[in-house]
Amino acid sequence: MRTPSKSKLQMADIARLAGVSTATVSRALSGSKLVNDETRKRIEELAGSLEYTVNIGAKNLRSGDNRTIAVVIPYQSSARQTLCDPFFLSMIGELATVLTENDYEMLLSRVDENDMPTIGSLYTGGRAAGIIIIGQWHHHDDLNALAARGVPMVVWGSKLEQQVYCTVGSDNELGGLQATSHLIKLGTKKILFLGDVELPEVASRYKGYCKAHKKARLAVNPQLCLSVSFEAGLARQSIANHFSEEVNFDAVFASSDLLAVTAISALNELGIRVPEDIKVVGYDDIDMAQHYRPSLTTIRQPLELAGPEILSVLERQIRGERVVSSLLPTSLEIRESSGFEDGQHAG
Amino acid sequence: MRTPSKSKLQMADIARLAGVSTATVSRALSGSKLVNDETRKRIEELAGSLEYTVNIGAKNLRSGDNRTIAVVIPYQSSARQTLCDPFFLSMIGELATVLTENDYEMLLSRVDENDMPTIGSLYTGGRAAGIIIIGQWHHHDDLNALAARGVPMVVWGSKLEQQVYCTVGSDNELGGLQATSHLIKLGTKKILFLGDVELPEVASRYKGYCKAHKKARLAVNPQLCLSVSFEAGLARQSIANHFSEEVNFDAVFASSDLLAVTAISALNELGIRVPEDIKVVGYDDIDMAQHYRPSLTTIRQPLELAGPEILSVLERQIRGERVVSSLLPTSLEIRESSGFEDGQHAG
DNA sequence: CTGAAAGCGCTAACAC
DNA sequence: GTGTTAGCGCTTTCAG
Repeated sequence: MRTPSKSKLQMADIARLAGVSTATVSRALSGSKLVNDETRKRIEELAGSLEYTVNIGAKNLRSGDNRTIAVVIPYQSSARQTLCDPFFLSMIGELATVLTENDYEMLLSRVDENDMPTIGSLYTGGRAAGIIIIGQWHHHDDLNALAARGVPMVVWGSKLEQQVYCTVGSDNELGGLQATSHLIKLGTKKILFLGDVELPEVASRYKGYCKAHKKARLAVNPQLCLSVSFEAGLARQSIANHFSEEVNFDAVFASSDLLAVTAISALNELGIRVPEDIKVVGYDDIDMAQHYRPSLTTIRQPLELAGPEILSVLERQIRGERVVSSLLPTSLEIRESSGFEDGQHAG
Repeated sequence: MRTPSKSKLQMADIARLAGVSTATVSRALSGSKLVNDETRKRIEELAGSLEYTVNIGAKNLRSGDNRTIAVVIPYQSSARQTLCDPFFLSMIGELATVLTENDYEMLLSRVDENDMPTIGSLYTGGRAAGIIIIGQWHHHDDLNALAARGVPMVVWGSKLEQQVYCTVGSDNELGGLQATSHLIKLGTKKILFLGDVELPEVASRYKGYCKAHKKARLAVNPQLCLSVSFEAGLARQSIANHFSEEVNFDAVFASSDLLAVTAISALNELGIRVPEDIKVVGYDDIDMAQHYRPSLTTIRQPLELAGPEILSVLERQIRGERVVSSLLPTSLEIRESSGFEDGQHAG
């Protein structure tokens, strides 16, 4: 795949045209002070008009610098799902913005969950200065191994015990507490928790759910925890099955907005109204949450804080500093699905 | 930002440890046939256990190969909006999947629209083998200039007259025709078109809108074309203003689902019901379209075809072949917002 | 201030 | 089969 067209312009060409050496061109173009202003100007104009750009690969190789950050999105090969959760998609958009603004390039990789152990090669192979992993899923051990090898990395997820790697995430336990307390205050007693508690982030949300019960001196009924996949397709069936059996709850706390929406659809199909019959709270505050009918009461994860924080932590790690995991605040966005008529947030 | 930690393993280390030359290591690791099976095995095991990976930058530099594709998302610096349109977000996810599956790396760049002329440097600077640009917006001239310079590139958008560059896009005119014909068949006579007709893709959709009128021997009323920005925030105000003045239409064809949703909210706030009072058809078939209430009748763009087609066209271009722009079929997804009760597609 | 020369980590002729 | 050698395009000492 060698470039078939006319071979590209290189520094030597500019040097010849400007009547100087490549060293001078290099200096001029990298803003070094050790170049005569006139010479610099001539070179800059030449490079500009000829649309010459330095070869970044060669530059990196020689200088040892690297301003590329790899963003990894694990996926299950079994499901071969295309990336669909809007929250993760938004996260990618946010990261793209933040990295660009800070003069980094973003390498986006979807990797099969079975290949997780290999992603360190993005760093060891010199491809990227550091790695951002979106979602920790079931990869706790892989991630620990990676970190132990000294790969600069940040994981979007929950802080766990015995964790070598570093996470940035919203305070899932707080979020779970906020959501559940809100429902309890509204007078509901039997709150169904929806989500795959095998996932660390979801487990934390469930922990918050339990905490809220304790605070209100309510017992937690383990039967009210329905473990469904994060993936909407599979979840739908599972939810529908459960609901049709016996509706022994008066509220739902779903661990993602996608799940909340799926639940509401399933309920509606059974002739159950939200929020009149059953109140629902979601999680994430994706764009759809405001637009959906009923609009979704949900726990907002501060996406606009996440990008800068992730980068900041990663940068410190690249510099070799010791870093600690970071927790972002969540907030309750009250909308219609928990009983409010007004779509404005009031939380 | 030279790597602060222990310097990374390189090919020479593996060579020394295996008692061979770097050339042999290189051959063994790149699957060349010219190497003894035993030697290869020894080298592979060594590399595996030491977690060595070849430095891709150096490899590219030397071999002239490059399997990185740049994906560019233009944005308006004025708005400093974070990437929000779900359709583009999904497109990124789709591209990430397709590129990964084909063993490419994906470099994601958000670029300020003023910097569009500079994106060619991704190619000329050796950063990427080709460029995918998502959305042509107002950049027709910039894109033409880029293509004229011989940069391998594909633009997701509409085919225009006097176009040097190559596009892949859905058949916007057909989509506009399908949407409008559907509404006409339903008996509506005054269909408001919503969208920024300055944008090529939207212009094509409007062209289809006009064509549908012609087919049905209806006159096109230019007053029924409300030019609103693609961006939801700005659009909302504009739509609300228009609607409150005088509702002189009985249907809306919005050039994106986001716009459709915005329009429905605005109508609802005025006490106008969809689809009872006014029927609405959107465009894109984003995920939300099914979940929204009322669910959105919309024109589906075949995202799952887009990724492979874009890559295929780009690859041919990288190989130096001549390519033609490509048009993907659209389809009508009939749902509640145009008057159906049932969420199933019947298009 | 500028140039000559060495080499970043790797691959590809060319020898043997 | 394998080693030797020469660079890919650039930056950076080190002399001047």
